[in-house]
Amino acid sequence: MAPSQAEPTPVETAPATETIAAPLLAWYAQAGRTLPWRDIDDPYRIWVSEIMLQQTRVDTVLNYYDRFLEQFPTLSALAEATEDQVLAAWAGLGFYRRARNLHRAAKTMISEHQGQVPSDPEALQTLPGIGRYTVGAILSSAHNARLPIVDGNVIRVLSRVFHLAGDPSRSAMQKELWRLAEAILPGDRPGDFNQALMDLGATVCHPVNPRCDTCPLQSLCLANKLGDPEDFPHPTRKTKVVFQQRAALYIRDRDGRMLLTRRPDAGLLASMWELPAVDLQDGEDPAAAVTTLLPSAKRARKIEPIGTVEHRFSHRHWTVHVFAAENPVASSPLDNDQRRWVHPDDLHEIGLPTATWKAVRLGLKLLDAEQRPGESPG
DNA sequence: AAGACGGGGGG
DNA sequence: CCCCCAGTCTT
Repeated sequence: MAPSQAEPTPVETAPATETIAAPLLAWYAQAGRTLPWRDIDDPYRIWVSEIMLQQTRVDTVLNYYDRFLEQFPTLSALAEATEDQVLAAWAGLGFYRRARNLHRAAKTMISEHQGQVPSDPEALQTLPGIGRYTVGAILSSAHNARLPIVDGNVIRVLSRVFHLAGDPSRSAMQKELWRLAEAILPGDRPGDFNQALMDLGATVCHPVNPRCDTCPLQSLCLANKLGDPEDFPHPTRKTKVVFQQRAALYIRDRDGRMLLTRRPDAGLLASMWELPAVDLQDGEDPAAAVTTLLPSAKRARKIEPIGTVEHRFSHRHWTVHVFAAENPVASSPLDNDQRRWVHPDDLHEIGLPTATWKAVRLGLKLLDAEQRPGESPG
């Protein structure tokens, strides 16, 4: 019913929390996405999906999820795998600590939680890599527990629907978001509701150009009423990017194997394999620095630059000067935990982070170029 | 409270 | 090139 003309224009008021669920669930029933971790009840598989999805888009996860579960079909299988196997399966997904935490948590679930993903929220959140969001996501999805979730999608939807001007990085705003996420959660089907909220954020309530015309919450959304949805949420501050020059060595033995070294077990790309490399000081000559990477102090004949690769992390930008060399040593023994010689055909067993792949590809291209001439067929 | 931690898709 | 994502943990 339209307000009387005589009355003053009412100040827009926030929608009642209980008005959200019905239209959202109705929309979800016909517009929700079909995903491999939907409509399943195996907490293990749901857990794996939620860890992969942390700060990672659905489309990216889809390239890993089935393969990972094929390799580690059960909680026991994951717990019994080696950390290197898990890291190899994770290679390219990023945030590698997720993989190590996943593996560690699996072992703990086997040893201290009767071989199950705990269904108790407090117990679950004790495990490494599982915070409040992931607890809510796993348990609401696997057991229909009435637990809220607040992720990037929910922050966007709620800050718009309720016109919340606060900075989501501040604890006061966080508290308000969790309070609202809990308040709008229906007693019935909280699992579907949480999934619906995220689908809405991902497919309709976009950061820019939100599709308000198709949104099931349009009529009650304050930002839509006031015409400023793109002003929400409060913009996040961006971290400053550090630029780093590096020199890397693609050294090949007589069997065509390349030397790989393992990164430190903490920090960036922890425990992942890469070509031997050094960080360069400002203005340092890469060609000079790279000679320190040779496995033998013997004269290195023929070190040649084969190109440069760029790799951008969220907070760091690498420029890697790649050099190629032949192993001055007759054979290439000495595989151990920190360095190993690997044939190109065996790289899949290790799993390389993307930054390493870019450098390795230069070396492989070199190999191709040497063989392609075909002037010496036999 | 702020920063570390990967990578990729889209404007 | 910039933004930012189905976050968690550390300092």
